[in-house]
Amino acid sequence: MAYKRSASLKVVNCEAGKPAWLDRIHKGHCVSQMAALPENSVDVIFADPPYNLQLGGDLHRPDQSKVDAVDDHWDQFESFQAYDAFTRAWLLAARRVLKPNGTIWVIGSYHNIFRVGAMMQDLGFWMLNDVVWRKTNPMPNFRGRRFQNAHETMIWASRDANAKGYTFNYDAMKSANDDVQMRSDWLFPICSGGERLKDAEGRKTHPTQKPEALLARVLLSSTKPGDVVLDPFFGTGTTGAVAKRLGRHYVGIEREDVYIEAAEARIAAVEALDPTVLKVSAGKRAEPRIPFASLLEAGLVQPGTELTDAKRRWTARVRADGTIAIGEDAASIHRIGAKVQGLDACNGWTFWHIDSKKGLTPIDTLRQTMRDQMAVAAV
Amino acid sequence: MAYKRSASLKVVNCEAGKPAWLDRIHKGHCVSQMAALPENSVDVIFADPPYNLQLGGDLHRPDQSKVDAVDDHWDQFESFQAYDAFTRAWLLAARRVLKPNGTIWVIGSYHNIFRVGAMMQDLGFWMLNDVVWRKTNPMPNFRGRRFQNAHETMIWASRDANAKGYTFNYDAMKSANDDVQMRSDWLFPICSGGERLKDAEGRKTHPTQKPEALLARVLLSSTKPGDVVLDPFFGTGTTGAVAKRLGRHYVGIEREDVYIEAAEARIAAVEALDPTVLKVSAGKRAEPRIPFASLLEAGLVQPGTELTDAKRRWTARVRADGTIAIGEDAASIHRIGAKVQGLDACNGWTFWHIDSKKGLTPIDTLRQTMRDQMAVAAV
DNA sequence: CACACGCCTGAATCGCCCC
DNA sequence: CGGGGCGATTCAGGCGTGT
Repeated sequence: MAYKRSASLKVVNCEAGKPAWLDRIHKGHCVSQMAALPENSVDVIFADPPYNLQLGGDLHRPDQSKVDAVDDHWDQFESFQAYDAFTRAWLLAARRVLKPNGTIWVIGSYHNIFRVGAMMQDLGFWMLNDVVWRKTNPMPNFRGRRFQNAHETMIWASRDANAKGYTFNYDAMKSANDDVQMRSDWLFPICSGGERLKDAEGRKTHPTQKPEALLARVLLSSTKPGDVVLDPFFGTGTTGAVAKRLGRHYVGIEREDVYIEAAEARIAAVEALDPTVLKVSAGKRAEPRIPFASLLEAGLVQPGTELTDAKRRWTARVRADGTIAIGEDAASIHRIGAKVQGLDACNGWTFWHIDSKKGLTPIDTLRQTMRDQMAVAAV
Repeated sequence: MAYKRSASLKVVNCEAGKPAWLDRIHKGHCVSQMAALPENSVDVIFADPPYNLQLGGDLHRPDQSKVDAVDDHWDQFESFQAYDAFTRAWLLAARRVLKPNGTIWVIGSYHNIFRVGAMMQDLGFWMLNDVVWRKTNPMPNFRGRRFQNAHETMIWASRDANAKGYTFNYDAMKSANDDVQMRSDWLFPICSGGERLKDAEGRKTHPTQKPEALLARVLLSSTKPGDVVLDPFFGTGTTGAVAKRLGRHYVGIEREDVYIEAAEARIAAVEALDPTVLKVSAGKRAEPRIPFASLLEAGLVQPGTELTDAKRRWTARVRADGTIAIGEDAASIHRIGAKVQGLDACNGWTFWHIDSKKGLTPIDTLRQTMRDQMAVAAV
């Protein structure tokens, strides 16, 4: 029998008509626990499934310290096939409990998100957006063999292809984003500091705790106060804590007792905000970093151009890859600037100039030009 | 018969030994045209496949398999299957022409990239990064029902799981990015203005022309000058134009005459950059190896010299055979450095110092002196 | 008490060459 | 082809300690 949303459910403080499965953590496997919930009963699902990382040996930092990798048993799968079967099972169970106008968020990395996304499409979910979480402080690539893996991907999808009535708080998102549409790339720090749950010995309670700011934007964009939010991989309960704070109901599913206990204590300490103050604020972003290579890519500087310092003591030649060279000696604008002066450091942006009929122009001027162009383009 | 790379292929201006299929556009379907190329012949593939799911009748339709779940939507399943079959076919053909150490880039949006990525994993490609192209000036979401779709996703993968020798110009990327690692999120404007190809009536020639800046970073990061770059969905030839400008060879495949003509005219107008500005910035990895014993042979270090670490916690004595010893314990500068610290590994060049009136000097500076002497001697 | 300095850490599919 | 040695490789930020 399907659970019908009652009016009382919308009122957070009315406990009388509230189902027993609401605002609590269900211990067990996500598939069986979701199967025990009434169908068509959940407004939004946020899922942070295992990423199926396939790590080789140990990885050490340049200072020889060992990287604390995610090697937990729950992230181990025998094959892509096994992972696909698991993904299919929990997505089907999730789809059953979702209301017809419900939506689902799934977060992942390049290890798993493509398989999850394809499976979602196969099962009939309809993609609304893929949203990129850009990390302000990602872990570096220690061996210098790849780009720094600086983001994770979230898929936001509706239950059905032609769903029209799903919740998207367009105006709230726009207002929160300096009155321009909220984009599909979000910038947040990773979860650390006081927000990160730790045990008595100071070790992190959960290896992949997500930042509350990320969950807050998810819930503020796609739920209304009083909505029911389900997280089938609850972990230490970030989804529940944010949902409670924002006046939404939560349903958590988790297998590990350690995580459940930590989540319950955490959520109990959360105070729900007064509905009238549930507004998002967004600070001014810092000036975007412009790689010197971008000036070449934008055509503001040509490969082969000669750069010189303000007193024309040294000249260097711009190379196509964004380095500059004096003779065979090539490096960044900063390194070469430091080297010719015999210093440890140098701001290449202000040190190097381009010679033209109008005299010497610091390349920093070109950087500002580029920023202006980007700002105009963004409007 | 596999095509073997000849020495002449590496020299851009030497046309004599160049295969007939290089630096030109092949008209036809990507699968059949790739099948006509020699295997193991391409260093990098950049692919911008179509993502509309309503493909023409030229697609091979696989045998219909039984749908076993009530939740599967047959109509979607059918079109997704057709798209998957097409994706599988061109990825297999691409994999055949790729060299063992080759890499592939595929760009797409949330409509298709998840299916493509999952298929790539199924076929044995190994993901190195997913890279997000953040658009400075994306199209707005006119209906206000979703987030502004402000990015596209690129997958960068090696041909095989354990490929170690693929090209990644780490130092060039880092130098070009203010001396910090290049991240997996790149910011570029969409292709517009003078760069955008248009016909006589001012209509854009191709609906999805990619910006040259994007291709430039792709090629500068993952290819060397003289490498062969294949684009099986050539369109108006952005890949070819950038490859030619950067001194790389290109191979284009395209079905439509209109695009081929536009691309040929476009590439003909491109001037290749001077090879001296195309040199790839290399870090210490490319420096010639200097055995520690060479410093003794050159007289830069005397047997019996005492070495110490930066904090003078340990001292070791240099022996005539190039080992260093603490008491009876003798081994390489690296092994002894690791041993005293209780670590598995240690870079002895930066760990050990020589004490003099001017203070502690790392032996790495002596190595650099030696390299400089060798460079002078070589001229 | 303010500031400088150094240590620690985060979802990681993280060598290359020679014998 | 496997094993072993050389020696290259990190960004942002929180937090504790010392001056």
